[in-house]
Amino acid sequence: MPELPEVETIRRGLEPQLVGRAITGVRVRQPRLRDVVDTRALQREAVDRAITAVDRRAKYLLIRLHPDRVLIIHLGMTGRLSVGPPAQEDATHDHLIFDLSDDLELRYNDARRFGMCVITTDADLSSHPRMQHLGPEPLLPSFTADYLRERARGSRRPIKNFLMDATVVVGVGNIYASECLYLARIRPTREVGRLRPMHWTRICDAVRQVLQTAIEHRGTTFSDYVDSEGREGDFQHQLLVYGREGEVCAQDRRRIVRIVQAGRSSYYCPGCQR
DNA sequence: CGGTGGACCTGCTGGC
DNA sequence: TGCCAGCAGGTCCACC
Repeated sequence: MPELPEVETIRRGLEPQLVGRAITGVRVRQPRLRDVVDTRALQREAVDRAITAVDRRAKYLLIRLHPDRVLIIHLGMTGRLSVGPPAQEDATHDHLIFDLSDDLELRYNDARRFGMCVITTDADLSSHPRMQHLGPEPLLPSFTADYLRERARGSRRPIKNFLMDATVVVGVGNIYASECLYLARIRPTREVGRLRPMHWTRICDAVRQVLQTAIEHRGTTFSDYVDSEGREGDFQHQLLVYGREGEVCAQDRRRIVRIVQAGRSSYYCPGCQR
């Protein structure tokens, strides 16, 4: 489900709901997510701690606990988090329930169970196996055209696969990869080692612009994404190519095509994108 | 060795 | 109506 704009939207919703409250209990209904959830560790290290911050790194939410613990949550494709008064009954696919002070609870629901939840410490966060190989945040200054060009040197990978590689840049998933390349006017199949500096400038700018605008629209609800308050995103109305196979491109009236790369759908305009 | 395909899961849609 | 194939926003890892 969520790419960077959706996770950031969820983070912004969770922050005022969680910071200053304490985790008072944990219930694990289904530990078998992508990795098996360590119920004992959560009970031992999360319970009776105050939440001090809600951060994001790539598509991971980082819930900081006093004084030095970090709850790492990934939503996979279909994960949802919600905060509210205790539910009357558990819903299908409610896997984790964190009791909070002020008679609230945080629920993690995930139909496909591709998500994860693990607890670690501040000191171990950056060396955590899921964190240590991550590339730069696309909305921070270390993400530049020169950096991309350097990473691409000598590689024959298609640009679409390159942009979705989290060791290159984090947060760009399947929807936004197609949108970015449309904006940059570059075909998803182009080999990265053959792109020129002007292409990298366009790609870098497009990634920034698409993700920033999508955050402003509170993410994309293509089928079932909702934020922590249950609200859908708006950015699906701004999508220019994703999911629009056979429709006419607004720029040049040619039909948008769908191809499959690395097992995922890519959409592009054969007229605008070269 | 870089890079891809399949695997992990469930649910929904569209065609027959 | 029912069944089945194909598809879905992520990530890891065996294998080419």
